[in-house]
Amino acid sequence: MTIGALRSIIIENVFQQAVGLSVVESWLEQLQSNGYRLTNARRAVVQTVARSQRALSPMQVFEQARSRYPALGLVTVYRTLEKLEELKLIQRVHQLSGCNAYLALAEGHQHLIICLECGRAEYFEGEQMEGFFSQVGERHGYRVCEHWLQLFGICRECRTNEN
Amino acid sequence: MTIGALRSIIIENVFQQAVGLSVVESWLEQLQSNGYRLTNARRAVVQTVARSQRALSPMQVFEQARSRYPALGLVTVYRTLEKLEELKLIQRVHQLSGCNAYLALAEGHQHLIICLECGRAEYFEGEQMEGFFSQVGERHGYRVCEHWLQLFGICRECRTNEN
DNA sequence: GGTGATTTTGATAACGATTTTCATTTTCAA
DNA sequence: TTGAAAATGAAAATCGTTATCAAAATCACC
Repeated sequence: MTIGALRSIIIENVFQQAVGLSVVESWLEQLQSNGYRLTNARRAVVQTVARSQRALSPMQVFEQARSRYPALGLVTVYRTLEKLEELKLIQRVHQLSGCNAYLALAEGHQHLIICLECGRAEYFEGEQMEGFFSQVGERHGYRVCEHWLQLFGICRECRTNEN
Repeated sequence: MTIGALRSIIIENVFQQAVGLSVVESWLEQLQSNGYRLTNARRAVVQTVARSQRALSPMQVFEQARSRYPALGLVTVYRTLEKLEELKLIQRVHQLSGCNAYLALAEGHQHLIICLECGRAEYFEGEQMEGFFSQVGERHGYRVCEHWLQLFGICRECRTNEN
């Protein structure tokens, strides 16, 4: 287990103790409070995506969530991911290998480091980059309103498994 | 015209004077020297992509290149883009609105600033970021081997046209 | 310049991922 | 418990991209 993964688990636990909700319960509650109904299909998808440390494609979500709720249909996975993205609970992650994976969104805007082998993804903070970004924008005549910073590499676990 | 666009034109002119080739001619020559034949279809695609300051989708390339060579087929555009990418003359650009646009590749690895309105794209240098990137990697247990840094905004021309 | 092997082409069909349609089932407020 | 509304899964439709194939274009050789 990486330090980052461990930290994210600790943070989740602290959050759980403070609020009394797991991430899964929090997401389900947000779905409900936004007028969406709670169904077994949605519970299965939410449990899969919220607990995953990896960016998952709709098909991967489908396969994993079906083990919790076998009647699940792939279309419902697409529809649920759409709603979770709309509520800003997940985000689409772009990778060299494709752009259809989804990952739990962290608080605040952060940057990503992703494993090329297994898709494990972790957020990191970029210190005072915004200043540099709008400087670059000015220099080129752009008004910057969004930025992507992603690092790709091999995580410790994948390096260990390969040797 | 932005400073960046102006600069890239100046750089291209300097390159032309030094080497005696336009970008278009240089690309065509590289296609040929890699065993590919020169055809009217390829000339039309190369002229379109090499001269564009914007990231263009295969369909956009098709539409623009067809005005030069009306017999052109969309499939040939895909095939030509594939070869240009293989020769590292162009790169696929990922955007919020989609991930199927292609842009002339600049010398050396650089970062991109892209207009959300019109797709205009320019490269910029990121000073000593590599150090920070591998630091982040180490902290999270990753061996970093690739990075993406892209800024999105509205270019000067689009801001002017809107007001 | 002509010739012919080889590459390239465009039209068509095939493909895979995603979205739409629709009748049935499920949810949840009353 | 009931019923209106939402959500579901299966099937069909759609979209961008890729494979197939016979015809056309390229270019090394004469």
